[in-house]
Amino acid sequence: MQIQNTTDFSLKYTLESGQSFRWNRIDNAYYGVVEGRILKITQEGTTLCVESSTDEDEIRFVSYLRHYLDIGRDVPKILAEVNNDAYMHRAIEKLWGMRILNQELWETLASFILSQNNNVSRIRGIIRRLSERFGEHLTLAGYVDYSFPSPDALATATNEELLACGTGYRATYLRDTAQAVVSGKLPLTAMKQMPYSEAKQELMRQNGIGEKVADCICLFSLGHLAALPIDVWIKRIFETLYLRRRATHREIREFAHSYFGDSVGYAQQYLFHYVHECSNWADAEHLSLIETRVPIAVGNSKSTTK
DNA sequence: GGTAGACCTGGACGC
DNA sequence: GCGTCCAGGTCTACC
Repeated sequence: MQIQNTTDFSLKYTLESGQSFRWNRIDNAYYGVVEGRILKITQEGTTLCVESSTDEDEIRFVSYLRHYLDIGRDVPKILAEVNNDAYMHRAIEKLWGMRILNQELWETLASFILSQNNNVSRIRGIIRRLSERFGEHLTLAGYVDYSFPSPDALATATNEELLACGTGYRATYLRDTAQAVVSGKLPLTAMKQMPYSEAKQELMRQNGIGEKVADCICLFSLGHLAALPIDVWIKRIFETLYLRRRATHREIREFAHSYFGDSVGYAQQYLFHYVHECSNWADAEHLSLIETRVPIAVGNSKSTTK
């Protein structure tokens, strides 16, 4: 199956920028588990070639994938709005085509609870073990993986079973949240219709979900581009590059919203991934870029990267 | 409203 | 092989 005309889209940067923990690159192909099926995706120019482990209705499936990969959104317009200085300009040029995924809500919620006080390789390992233990066995042309466990499965798991998967002290948070979803105390379906601030407050009522995790869920699943997940890296980036002093989360949030506007979530994703790709992200040459405004639009000269 | 300490564990590092 | 240190977000107690 193919998705044509995916202009201004990079599969590599979209799937390797730390928003999802389920994708593996093997040669030029990306294998991942998305809502109960394995997908294999490759990009050739502006065409995506997709294989699924389940039978799919082509029209509905392509529409679903375009939403999941955020292909339908006018991202160049958003990037033009946040392209406020030469530093951001450089990040946008380097990572041109990176999109923010629209991931399934329960999996995103559970995954980012596990992400707290944790690094990406460990999070991936924990999710892999939980899926092996509580999910369904899936295969696609010899590639084996497991579906993400349902709320029911995790709500009835014992503490020992969750600890054996490496969850650590997050086991209690995970099981309590799964039970809240099963009982309807945490209303996932209704949350999809809520405005950003209401959804965030609803999430933060749950024990184990703080401001950062709630913002990750709002940004990477609910499509709220005003969400700004402030982790240690985003704090470091704004303190070092923009504010040039120590700052509280509230100060960073206020500055970022006034500087980048309503699509600050896209701005933070480009900054976050750029500094992880670029070891000298805070040297003198980079710091000097912040003061330089960039009135020119970016990305018009190249429609894709890969 | 802000800060310090505890929580948990894989990986890096030094011996 | 062993011990130590570091990274990371939330909660609780305290100021």
